[in-house]
Amino acid sequence: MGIVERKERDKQEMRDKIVEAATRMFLEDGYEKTSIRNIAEKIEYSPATIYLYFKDKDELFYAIHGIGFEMLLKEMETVAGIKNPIKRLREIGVIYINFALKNPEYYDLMFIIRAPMNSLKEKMGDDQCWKYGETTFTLLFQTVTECIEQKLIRTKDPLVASMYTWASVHGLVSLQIRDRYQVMELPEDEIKKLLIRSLDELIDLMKT
Amino acid sequence: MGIVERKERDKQEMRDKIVEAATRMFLEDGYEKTSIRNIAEKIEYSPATIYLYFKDKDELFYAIHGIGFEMLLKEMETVAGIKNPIKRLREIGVIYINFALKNPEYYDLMFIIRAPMNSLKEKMGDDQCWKYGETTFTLLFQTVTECIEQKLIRTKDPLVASMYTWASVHGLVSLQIRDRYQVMELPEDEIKKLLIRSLDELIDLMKT
DNA sequence: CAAATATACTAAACACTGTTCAGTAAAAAA
DNA sequence: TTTTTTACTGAACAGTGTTTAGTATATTTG
Repeated sequence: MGIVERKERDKQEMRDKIVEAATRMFLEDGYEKTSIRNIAEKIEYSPATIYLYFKDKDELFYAIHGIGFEMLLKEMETVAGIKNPIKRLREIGVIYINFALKNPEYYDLMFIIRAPMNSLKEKMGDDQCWKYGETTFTLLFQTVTECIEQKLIRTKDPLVASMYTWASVHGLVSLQIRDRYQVMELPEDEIKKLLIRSLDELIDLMKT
Repeated sequence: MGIVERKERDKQEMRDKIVEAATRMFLEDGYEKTSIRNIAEKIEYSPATIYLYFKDKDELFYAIHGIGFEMLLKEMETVAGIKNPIKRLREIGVIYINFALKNPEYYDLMFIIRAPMNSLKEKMGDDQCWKYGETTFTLLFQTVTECIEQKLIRTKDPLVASMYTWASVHGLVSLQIRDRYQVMELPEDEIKKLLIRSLDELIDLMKT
């Protein structure tokens, strides 16, 4: 009987409807200003309905953070063709920085805001890990490993090198997203140029 | 007449009382859970009273963020004696990382949470800049400049080098504070060791 | 087909949040 | 002593996330 399947489809459609509305509002007004009540109003349902599809606000935003990772990973795919791993590494960095600058709200949710990680912690136990983070990190880790194998970078430990590479680009963009470069008293476009210049310097330093 | 002076003292005492209570609660329960109402209750005043001393919650937390910077700067002072600027640079990094790990709530407020920067933006115009950030950044900038003068590091531009140095350590600790190293599936003490190892690698890469 | 059950949904409440404002009591100045 | 200023608050406004009891509707069962 197709009824149970149709119901499942309906359920999924409703879930998508919620996520879609939430995402649109989140991208326009940010995390804090996107309330369950507002989302409910937008899709013309009661706030309580959202809780039939998501355990809490954190879980809803875990779903949205997943969309962000799918976007980032899609952009990352374009580097697969680059044979030279250190050039690929640099390109991963450029894509990462540009993603953050073009989608600051998504970036915030993926790497700064606590909400999605809170949701993840509860899911843990049933073998679940942070699949999105894992996929992205693996991409970096493998590229770094190739660099080491081909003796293109000075660091020997791929974990340490992956860590400081990720941390460096994350630091560069997150200080911008959370407004800390005010200290440098430079116009925004000037800052953005410095981000890529910093990345290039770092990659240069890493080279053997 | 000393009345006006006594009143000013009283006013300052009350301000301190609020900041102190807020700080204690903030360090225990974090930013989100520290509410104006809770603070008011702790000091046995009405919530409205707090608004006679601070424009809003952001301004109150700007004051607390200042305390954090004073703590950090005090710890930074200890490096002044290190003659070799690159050793000093490394020590600045170590202090920065350890400060973040030992005072994650303060660090969060100083470099991640939006609140204090929101308050700062409103203060701008009356020549005010982010004095705390500026003092800290200047310390780093001058050390980097010395490194360049003595040809101890490879990067020529002190602004770029300061930027990626700061960003790197910030990235390292902020990914920890905001729980993103879950992806590496390592115990916390293992992660903390990797932070310092990453810093050491980075400093090594920078050396001529 | 009628009765029983399961599903999808919501109104209303709970317990909070930051913030404002009219009103009050006490202190200081006139 | 009267007036004015200061310090403070009760209560309200407009929100927040979340839970629960209750209600229609759809589906399944006898």
